[in-house]
Amino acid sequence: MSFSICVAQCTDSLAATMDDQARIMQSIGGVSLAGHSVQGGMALPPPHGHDGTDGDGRKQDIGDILHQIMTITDQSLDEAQAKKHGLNCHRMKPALFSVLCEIKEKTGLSIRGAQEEDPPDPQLMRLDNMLLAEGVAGPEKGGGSAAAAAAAAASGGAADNSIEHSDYRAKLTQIRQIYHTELEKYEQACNEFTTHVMNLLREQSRTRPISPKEIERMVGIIHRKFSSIQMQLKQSTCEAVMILRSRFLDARRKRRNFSKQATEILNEYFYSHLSNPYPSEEAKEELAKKCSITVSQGVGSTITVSQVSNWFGNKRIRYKKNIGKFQEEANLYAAKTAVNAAHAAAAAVQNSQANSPTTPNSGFQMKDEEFQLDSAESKNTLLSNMFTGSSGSFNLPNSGDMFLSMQSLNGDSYQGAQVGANVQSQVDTLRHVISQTAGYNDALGGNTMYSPHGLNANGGWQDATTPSSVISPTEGPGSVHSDTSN
DNA sequence: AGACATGATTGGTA
DNA sequence: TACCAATCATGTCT
Repeated sequence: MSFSICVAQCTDSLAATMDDQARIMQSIGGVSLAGHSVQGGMALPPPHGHDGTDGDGRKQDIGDILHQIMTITDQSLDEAQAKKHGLNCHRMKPALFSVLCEIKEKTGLSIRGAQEEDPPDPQLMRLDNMLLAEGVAGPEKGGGSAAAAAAAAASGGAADNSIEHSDYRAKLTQIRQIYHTELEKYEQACNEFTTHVMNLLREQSRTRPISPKEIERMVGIIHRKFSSIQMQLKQSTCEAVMILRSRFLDARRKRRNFSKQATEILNEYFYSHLSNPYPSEEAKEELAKKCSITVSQGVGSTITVSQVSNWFGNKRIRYKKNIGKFQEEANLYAAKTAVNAAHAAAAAVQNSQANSPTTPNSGFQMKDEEFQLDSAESKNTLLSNMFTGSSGSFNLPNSGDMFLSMQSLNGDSYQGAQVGANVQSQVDTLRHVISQTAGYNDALGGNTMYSPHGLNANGGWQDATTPSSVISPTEGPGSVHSDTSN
């Protein structure tokens, strides 16, 4: 309903009221808004049969006041303010006010009818729920931890403080902060605007009847408008969270190759424990640490351990499926392992000799230069020589007690008791390496360095007893232990 | 672009 | 619960 129609209606009612009151005027029939065309050709009702000159002045008054109201919007603010004050003081104002009250009474029903409670917007509810679930909305505590935990659980590990998750949380916190800042801004703006409108309405209530319900309704409208803005904010926040999620958590399936170093460490362990390549939980943890898989995959030990488990699971399967393919790799690592061990032992022996001046010089001398081999083949050769060569100290099929062999090499004067404990451990290490090597090399002197010794006829891994004190030959004591060790 | 390698996931099993 | 086997999905190589 346009304002003009309303004014016309108002004029009508005003006239009627005044008519009823009869004291003010006999009739306002025939009043036309001088100088103002009523929209839609709507004219005031015809005269009520009174055409007395007494009413002319009042008609003029009403025409005047209505004209002023109608044109007030065309004026400048100052002029309008001045005019408003004038209207407030106008002698017809009370009458106008009562007419407005009446109109209000009549239209009140329709207003109330239009004021049905909005059902909660399902989309908004969805957004709210999501923001809550993602830790953006709701209590600050552990923002996003729920989502992070969920993601961690989904990725097969328990919730932990991995780098990725902390990174995720950091970013989520940023989003959360932005969200709350914006939300606060919106709320503040909403409150300010509401206050402003309420002030206006209060002020207007001096000239027209405004019920508290109407104010309430107006506030409701404002809030709805602002909540639609809020919804946009929530929507974009949700989008940001989804992007973040996909980048950090849902991308868990994205494969990133381990570093070469890590793969090497894992392979070394695998091939040196080929008879039973099932690292214990501790071994996995240590491998994970050693591998620095953590550098790219996160610090959390749980996830990394599961990665190690994955790796060994994959490795076992793939190895078993295609042993031939892994032959070369196995040779390589076997050689490497042996060479490293020999290195360690040589160093230990030299160390012991240095520490024991009485120890006679033995024929068992290993010089570093001898181990500067640059190809697997030469390593193979070296190994073959080592184990089958003329020294005869290493009788492989039953490599026997390395320590004893060394004793015999060094002659009677070489007393085991004289050898330092470190030498003993190194010797042990070497002994195990040799037995390990022997474990997956049935014929070291033959053409093949390596055969799939650990596999049984069923395709499963033999429950071979891993040598006692399985220590990674490259690391020495304190290194990764197999679960079956000891 | 396609083949292959490889880390991750899934469903079943002991 | 750890493991196997199959599979997925992505990285890397040619």
